[in-house]
Amino acid sequence: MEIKAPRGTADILPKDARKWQYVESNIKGICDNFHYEEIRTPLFEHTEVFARGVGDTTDIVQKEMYTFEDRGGRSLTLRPEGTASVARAFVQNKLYGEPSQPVKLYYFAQMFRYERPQQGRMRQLNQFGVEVLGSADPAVDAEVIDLAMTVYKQLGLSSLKLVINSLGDVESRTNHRDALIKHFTPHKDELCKDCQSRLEQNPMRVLDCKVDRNHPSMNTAPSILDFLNEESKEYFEQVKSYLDLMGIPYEVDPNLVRGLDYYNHTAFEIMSEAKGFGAITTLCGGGRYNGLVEELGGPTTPGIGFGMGIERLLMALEAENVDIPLEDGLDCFLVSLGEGSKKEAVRLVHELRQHGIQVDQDYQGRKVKAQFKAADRYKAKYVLVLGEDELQKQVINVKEMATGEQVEVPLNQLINTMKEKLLGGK
RNA sequence: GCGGUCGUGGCGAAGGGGUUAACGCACCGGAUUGUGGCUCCGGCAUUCGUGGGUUCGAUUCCCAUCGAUCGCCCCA
Repeated sequence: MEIKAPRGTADILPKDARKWQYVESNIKGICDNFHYEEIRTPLFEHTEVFARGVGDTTDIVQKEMYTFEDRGGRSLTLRPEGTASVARAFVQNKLYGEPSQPVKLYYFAQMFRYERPQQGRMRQLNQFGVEVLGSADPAVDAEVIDLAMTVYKQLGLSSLKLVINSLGDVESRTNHRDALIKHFTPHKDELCKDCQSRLEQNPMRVLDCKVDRNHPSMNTAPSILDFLNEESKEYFEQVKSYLDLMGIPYEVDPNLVRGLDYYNHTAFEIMSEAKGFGAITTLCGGGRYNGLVEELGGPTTPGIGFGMGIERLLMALEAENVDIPLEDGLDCFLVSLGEGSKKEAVRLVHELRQHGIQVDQDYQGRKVKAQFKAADRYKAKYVLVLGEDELQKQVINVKEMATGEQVEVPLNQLINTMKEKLLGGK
């Protein structure tokens, strides 16, 4: 084997593609219920969209982007996440001027991140995401979380944990940041190398560190929740109360810090607790980003959304042994034998299909027995047998595979007979 | 970016420096001159991820490289 798919990419073969179709159509149905509309944005954007939107200090921008120059010398980047692109589209197309507000959007899209692949982490990954722009109602935060949880529940997952936190508004965050720097600086030398630089760039993320999680200074570190000003505190309380009203259980984790710079107020993550799921447990992550649209040149517009990994969703379904109902089975398989009947078979298959009947035939030059085997393998409901004898009499044998019963049908009545048989059962 | 494990037919998997690379599944053909699911018989890897080295000889040893996987960082 010479040519392989690039590292961190994968082919989705027919057997799996069916699962994807199932998951996607279910999710689309849920989006419809929640009254969200689809948006499709380009696969790549000007690098600036992500550098400004996602934030220069983030891992994504610093080391994970697929950035390239096109022939016109523009710096472009394959999208590493969905929110910045959607916000850009919102600004560019002036969706803030639409009469229906807020603008509630969803997308299915491939994302690209240059990372070391492992199970559940690909360089090209698929996300379902949702963004609501134009409302600062905490009920929207709750709705977005509800949507994500509904997707998982409706697909049959149960071992889930919803974790939420508030990062507060700009004022709360700034005060907390100062307090963190003051708290950790005396211990700086004892922290891991990553945390030493985090302390300068984004001190909140020190709290998230797994290496230093047992350092004594962690327990005594100032919590963001103590730094929320009245308004932020009230906002968070309302989000939680709406979740309570909907009966959605959650856990507040003051150390939950999302990796992207644009988040404020509500941040949340949904994790799988299924056994044997491995090290990667995050299925979905999101939060509020009230400054992002402005950052990208639009009017001050609040927003909230999440990204959900489809690969990880499928892994979770697997881990919880959820059955995915896959329709298979073929309506008809036409078995032909001999030169003359082969010609008539090609014509007949065409005609049956024109009438909306699902049918296939042999293209491997197989013997009759092997053609039947193939029909069996395809789980064909009916096998249509056409040989020289039948052709002579202008008939065709229709065999029902489940019962083994076979009837002779005049060729000119085949279409009607099959329509009757196939629709009669429904 | 760092560390561990691994890489043999379509799939699962044995082997271990020496003229024929087990076995199981799947597939194809025959027993059954035009009819599936059972049974029996036969066929199916000039080749052991790729490149180089050691050797009279390598799939087996060594190095590199690519890929998968697990963990770390981080995230979907």
